[in-house]
Amino acid sequence: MNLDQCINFLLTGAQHRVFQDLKKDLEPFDLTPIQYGVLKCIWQFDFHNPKEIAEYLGIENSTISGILDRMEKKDLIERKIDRDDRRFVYIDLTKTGKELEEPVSKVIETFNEETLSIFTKEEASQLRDMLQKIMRQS
Amino acid sequence: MNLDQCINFLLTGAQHRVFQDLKKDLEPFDLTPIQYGVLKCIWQFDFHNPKEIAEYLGIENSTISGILDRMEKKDLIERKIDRDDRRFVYIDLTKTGKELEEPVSKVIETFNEETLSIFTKEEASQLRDMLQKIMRQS
DNA sequence: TACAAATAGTTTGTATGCTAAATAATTTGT
DNA sequence: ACAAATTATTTAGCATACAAACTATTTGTA
Repeated sequence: MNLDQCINFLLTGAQHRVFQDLKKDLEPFDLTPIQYGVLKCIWQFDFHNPKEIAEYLGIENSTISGILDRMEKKDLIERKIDRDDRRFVYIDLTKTGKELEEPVSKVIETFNEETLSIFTKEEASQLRDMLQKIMRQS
Repeated sequence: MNLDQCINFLLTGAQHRVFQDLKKDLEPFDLTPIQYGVLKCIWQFDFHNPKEIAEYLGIENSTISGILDRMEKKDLIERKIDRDDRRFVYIDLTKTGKELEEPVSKVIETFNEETLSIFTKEEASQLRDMLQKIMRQS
């Protein structure tokens, strides 16, 4: 099997390409793609604890700890203790973290449009469905 | 735009999923997916210098240096100096590096079949085309 | 020919991400 | 009351990835 037929090679290449583009688009906000993912989990789902966010993003607990460290240093979030169950960390947005929602959402919108502009609406929709199917593969 | 509609989120998630599976499949050979990619570039294309391989794999020169270091330590490759132009490194397979081709190719074949078994042949082909299109986007 | 520019590759510093193991704090279940 | 489970962090080691700075070498040009 040729390398350009290997699904891991293709997914890794496409992901890498798109990731680097998004990284550049988010640079003006001093945000990395994964840090955007964390913020978006709070903006969209109102998630407030590390485990919930890590699960949704598909990364490990030990990985999210470091990401949250860097986000706390940049004053995007604050870590508090959950009043109801003191084992839980409660992640709160700072003013900065809240204010980024509007401008960053616009950038994400444009980034998606541009990235998928090489496809028809139907193709783009098929692609999303297939990627979701792979993600959820048992 | 919802997170699960964002092309970076979807590609990252699907790539991560597939990458972890391949990583496990390659563990018996003490190979990582990217190290397989380097070997495959030599097996399939007879590439012999770092820049050529890095370009095909879509990674930076500075990244491939470290990967080649680890592959050299594991006795998969040797780095020599190109006699014609001493700026070039000439990468040679060791006996081990050559002998891996057959068994590893079989594992890759099976891995691809399993990963894409959730799709019809046509869907799989469409997916590959779309991912290639994204990779090559200018 | 001398020297600037280009090229190939490496090194350094920062970020991300994994696994595994150890730790701490807290809550749950018996 | 106390063992077990849960949440989160920390540590250590490894691999990947980038940009920027650097070394060595070759090429192009004045």
